Amino acid sequence: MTRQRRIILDALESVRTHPTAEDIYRMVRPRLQRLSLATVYRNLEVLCEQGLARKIETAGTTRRYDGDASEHYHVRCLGCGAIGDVRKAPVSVSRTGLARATDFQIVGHRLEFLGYCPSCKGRRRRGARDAPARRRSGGGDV
Amino acid sequence: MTRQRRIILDALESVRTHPTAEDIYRMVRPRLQRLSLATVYRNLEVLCEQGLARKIETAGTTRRYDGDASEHYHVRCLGCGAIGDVRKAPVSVSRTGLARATDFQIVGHRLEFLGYCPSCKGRRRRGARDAPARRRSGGGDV
DNA sequence: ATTGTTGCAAAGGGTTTGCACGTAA
DNA sequence: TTACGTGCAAACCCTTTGCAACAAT
Repeated sequence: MTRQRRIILDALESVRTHPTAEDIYRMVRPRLQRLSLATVYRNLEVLCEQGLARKIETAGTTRRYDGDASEHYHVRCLGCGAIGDVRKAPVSVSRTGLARATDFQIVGHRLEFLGYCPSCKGRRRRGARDAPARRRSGGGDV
Repeated sequence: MTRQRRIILDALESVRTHPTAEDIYRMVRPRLQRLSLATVYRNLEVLCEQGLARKIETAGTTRRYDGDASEHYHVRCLGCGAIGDVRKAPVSVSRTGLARATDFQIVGHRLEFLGYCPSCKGRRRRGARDAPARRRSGGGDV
């Protein structure tokens, strides 16, 4: 556990914004002026392997990381790309139904919600059009 | 509807393998020797806009396309990266529960299953270790 | 004729890697 | 000490874009 690793983990755990590697790089830069982005990536990888962090790979967007490694789902804002937490999501999947619907052996699933964050929600209510997506298009896929 | 576009759509509809843009490029190359990969991407984009195809953006992997535009879920093989169809998945999500679990306004969700395809399933049963993932790592995310 | 499409090549972005140096255990 | 972690820069992969030539209506 190097100085860099500890500081990166601290930064990640100190926010609830699900930052990208770049975000974290900028967050810790003041404390580690000689830091390289590659080191951020490598350490995030290690921290995920150790179960101290989680990758959030929402399709078609830049990868984000979560310092809260507990079980929960995420919701992505279609307005601004922000990621929010969804705790205790009321989702049920029938195992036996699944076995009938595919010849794959299912061992898990990934679920991501799409919606609007509180601030984009307000903006929509007031009639403005969507803010441009912060990263990539993100639209139109299944 | 250009020659290229028609041939690309034909190719996509002729398989159930959920090919990548590169896959399609290779499939149609014999009929269109002067084709450029950029044209494949551009046409797939248009076909998706027209509702004749769908993008499958499973997190952390190369994008794949589906010539079957009807509603269905997908399952990704953790052994080889293959994508299978899951029809009439027995999944239910409670809207009111969701409203309690997050302050985002939820408008949809994306669900992807993870598992093993028939051939990797067999390989596992016979005790072999996993084949290396065909593209990227794909492991460890939420 | 007019608008949209192609091929090419180059740019783009996020992420990963090779290597020599440095540092935690 | 000795394996492991670092910084830097370059490589990578997939996808998108600028542009001039071209084909569809």
